[in-house]
Amino acid sequence: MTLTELRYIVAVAETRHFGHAAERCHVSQPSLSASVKNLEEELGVTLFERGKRGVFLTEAGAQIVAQARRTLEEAERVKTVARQGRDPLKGVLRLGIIHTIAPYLLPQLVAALRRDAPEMPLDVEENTTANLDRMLKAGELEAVILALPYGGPGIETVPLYEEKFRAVAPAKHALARKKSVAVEELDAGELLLLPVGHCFRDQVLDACNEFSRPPEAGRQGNSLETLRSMVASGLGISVLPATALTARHVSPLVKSIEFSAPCPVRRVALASRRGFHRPAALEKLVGAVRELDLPVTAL
Amino acid sequence: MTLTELRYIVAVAETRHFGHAAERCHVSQPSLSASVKNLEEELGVTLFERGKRGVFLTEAGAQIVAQARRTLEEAERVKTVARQGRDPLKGVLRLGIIHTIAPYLLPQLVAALRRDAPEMPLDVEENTTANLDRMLKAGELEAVILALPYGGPGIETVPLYEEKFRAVAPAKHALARKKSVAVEELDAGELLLLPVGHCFRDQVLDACNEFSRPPEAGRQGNSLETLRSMVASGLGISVLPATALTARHVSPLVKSIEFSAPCPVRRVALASRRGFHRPAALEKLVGAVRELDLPVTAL
DNA sequence: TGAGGGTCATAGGAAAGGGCTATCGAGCCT
DNA sequence: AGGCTCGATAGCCCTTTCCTATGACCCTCA
Repeated sequence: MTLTELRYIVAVAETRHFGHAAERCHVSQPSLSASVKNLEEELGVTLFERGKRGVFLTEAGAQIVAQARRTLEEAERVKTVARQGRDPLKGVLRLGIIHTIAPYLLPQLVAALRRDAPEMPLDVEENTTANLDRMLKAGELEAVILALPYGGPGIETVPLYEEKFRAVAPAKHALARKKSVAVEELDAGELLLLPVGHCFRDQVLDACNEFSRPPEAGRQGNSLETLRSMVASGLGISVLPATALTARHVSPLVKSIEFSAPCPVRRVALASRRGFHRPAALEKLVGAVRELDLPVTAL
Repeated sequence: MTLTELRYIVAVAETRHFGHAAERCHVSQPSLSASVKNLEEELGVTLFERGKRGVFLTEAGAQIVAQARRTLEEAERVKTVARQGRDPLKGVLRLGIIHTIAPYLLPQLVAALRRDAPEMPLDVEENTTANLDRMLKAGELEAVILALPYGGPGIETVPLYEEKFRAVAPAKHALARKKSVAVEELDAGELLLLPVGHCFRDQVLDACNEFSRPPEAGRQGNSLETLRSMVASGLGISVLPATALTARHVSPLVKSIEFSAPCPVRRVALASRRGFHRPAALEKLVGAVRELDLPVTAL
């Protein structure tokens, strides 16, 4: 049974004439006759009564033709769906973003994309690098925004921007009065960090590699905003990325102090699988990020 | 786009592996690859992302595969419908019967068929010979039970039975006391007939061809039962076929008198289009009629 | 009644589509 | 670097499908 055969029997049913049906289907009458007969034999049912008075649908034929119409309709919809899906800027883009970037990038990014690529909504997964890596490789995500270094076989990355880290301390803390601070000056005992698993935690520890041991338990917050609150409450000091310290995030209780050179930074990139089929979607995403008003250095 | 191609992409989507999908579809991997590629080109959409990490469905691919599944489902139903329609004794039989036969044949016929061919319900059209002829030739009916002579190009008839005509008169009418009557004895002025268009009217007039002119207006009834009532009311005499005069139709007010030889008769037949695709259904119908307990002579 | 026209089926050969085997090439892994 | 996995490509073959020509049948009309 083929879609062509189904088209043929629908045409015969509608024209009640093999010749006219053949014409409509742009084939010769013998071809159409043979196809119809072939289908009748495969189905084991006589679909049409061929009489000198004309062609009539049999009882079974009527039901089968009706079902054939439904089938052809669904088949047509395959093409319709394909047409709609042809535009790479159309259709959901499944994007992963790590916890320490998402809250500070997403609001502006979503707004920008809604303007530049209105038919490409984002399906955002906020998670840790390890989980996003797994999901990207498993095909559950099309792209991931995370901190470098990141890569591996089959993965392509596009650097987006580099952002500086800044120290944050309670307004009344001695540090708060300084204009800048060297990483070595930070007191490991006071430092508040994200839990294990967050790459930002490792980056901070890396930058301040003078800290021989991680801070004791109780000196952790589950998100950068939690850390900020903890600092505001005077529980200690911490380090945040610049994007978490824009005007919209300021608090009178927390002062941020820039690091003296060499200032620790992190590089943020967009990662995707090599050979991803919608490069245009990625380019749009990269372009949108680069045009955002962020306290970062473009790469 | 072919159903085979749709089957292939569904298999690839489910296995996420061209080789395994090919195995499932009982084709070689290159054949399947080529078909998938072919479909992708026809649709203008990349359905699968082929990476070394595996095969992933694209956004558009997911939608298209879902639609392909629906299409294949509908296609499967074509076969299901065909299976159900394969039995010639299954499915409605559209049967026409003339007005002067239907009321006396149908009740018993329907009962018999419900027993012998329970999956072949009758869709009965009661009408005049002229209308039934048109409907049969137009394919709106599969068979017609009517009085001979009937036929023509493309039409086949099977004689069913022959039934005698009988005169009917009010119980107090002089005729009612006779044991038999010759057609010539009937009084044309008293005779009640069906309206023009009923073949039975013509048959009665034919049999009693001594009547030079049809009876005047007002001496007509729209059905045999109306004629019987009119006779019962003493409005005149009439002629009815034997099947309208069985025990279940007797009335104390109406007497029926048989005709002396040569007794006028009508021959009832089953007509169908030559080449009708369900001869078994017709045979069943003929058999059922012949086994009925009717006051007729089988043919 | 016999010629003509209409309609679907059959026959035979050509073109194309789809299948197979063998092989390639890219990329991963050891 | 070499082996392995996996999808793509190449080249060939065969089945399927299509076309033209013709046949069979039957209705119609002179």
